[in-house]
Amino acid sequence: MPRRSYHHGNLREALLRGALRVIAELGPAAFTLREVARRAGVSHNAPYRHFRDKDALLAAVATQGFRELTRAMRDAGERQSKALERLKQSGLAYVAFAIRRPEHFTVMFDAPFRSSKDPEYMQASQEAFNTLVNYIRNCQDEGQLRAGNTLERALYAWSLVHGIAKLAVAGRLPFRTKGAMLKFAMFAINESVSGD
Amino acid sequence: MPRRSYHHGNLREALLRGALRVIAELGPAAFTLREVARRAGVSHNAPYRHFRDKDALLAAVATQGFRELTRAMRDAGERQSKALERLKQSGLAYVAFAIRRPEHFTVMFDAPFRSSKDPEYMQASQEAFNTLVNYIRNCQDEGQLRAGNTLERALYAWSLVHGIAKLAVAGRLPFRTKGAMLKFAMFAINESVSGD
DNA sequence: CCTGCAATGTGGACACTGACAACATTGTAG
DNA sequence: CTACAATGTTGTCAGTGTCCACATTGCAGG
Repeated sequence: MPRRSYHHGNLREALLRGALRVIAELGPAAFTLREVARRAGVSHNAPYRHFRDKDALLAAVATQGFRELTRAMRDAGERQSKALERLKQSGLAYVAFAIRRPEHFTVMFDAPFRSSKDPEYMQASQEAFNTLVNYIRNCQDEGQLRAGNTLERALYAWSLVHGIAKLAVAGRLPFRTKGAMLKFAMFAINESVSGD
Repeated sequence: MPRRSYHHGNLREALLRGALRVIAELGPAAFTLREVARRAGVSHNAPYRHFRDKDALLAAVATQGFRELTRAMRDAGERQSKALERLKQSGLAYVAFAIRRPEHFTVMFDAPFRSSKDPEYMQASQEAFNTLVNYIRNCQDEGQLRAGNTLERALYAWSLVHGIAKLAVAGRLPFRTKGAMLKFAMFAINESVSGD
């Protein structure tokens, strides 16, 4: 990784990484295009060659986050054999992702940007949700979850893990360790399917 | 409401109201102290006589929001006679509040400010949670909910309604009307206690 | 009824930000 | 090798949060 002369070489990636670090250190509110540029050792205007504006950078960070989340959920699910276990573990992975990458998670869901227009962002987030829907459907097909409106069931499951994740990231769950939070998440997930 | 001469008369209230309107119209990111001051018809520095800084104003808005939320939950609960119904309706009121006052809800939970140090804010949010805990405990006492770790149960219930509320406010629930969202919320709440 | 002071509001200033435009440097396709 | 597109830089502008000094006003104690 030699010192750059004029062209950075891989500025786009560096900006994405830098954005995450800034958000992690100073919080999403203190996130600044100029600060990110500074850390990449580049002038305050260089980022505009790679992102239309501040929101576009944040949208890119969020998109990347959704892809990671989807991967984490699938990895966790595929490690199980029973349909219901797949669903549970993938839900747990959702919470674990939020705890492991709070900056990403924050940007993904309540970033201060109006990203709904970015097609990549929309697609990436849709894919994460689809993963969940599939696990639910599999459970219903195998009779491990009451049949019925699959979408409604999926939204229910999503709401639960999302709520846990949000509260955890916001520091509102009275647990000190990540392990304790995940243990609670497992309790809640089990509880939520105990009626079926 | 006469035109003010020099002193506004009730600037503090006007600023709080104005802040909500700005957030509702432009989004929480576009919220600006100067814009709020402009709308109140005062100079850009007048707000500093009532709030230490921008974060303090937002914290005040959030505090006010938590008080309203607490009231809404209690009102909804007290309208019921059975303990389990009280719990359910107060959960529904949580979601309804978020849908009715998305600006408030946003500021309360993921405002771009570090408000954890404001004692009034902390107390107001704690009180909202206590309301929920009490309803849970009553259900357990009357045997309408499995006994056990009350705090854990309360966090579970909170996570669920919080997740629904967040997703609804973020526009991620595929329902077009508020009524449809609340109907889904009721479904989820019922589902969540169906195992007990 | 004064009068002086604390509360409240104003104007100016400064460093910082996002964004635009004009210009500089460089890799690379032909 | 050479033009050109991609990438990076400097300069600039309006808008922002916050500090300071100053202006206006309500009100309490004489």
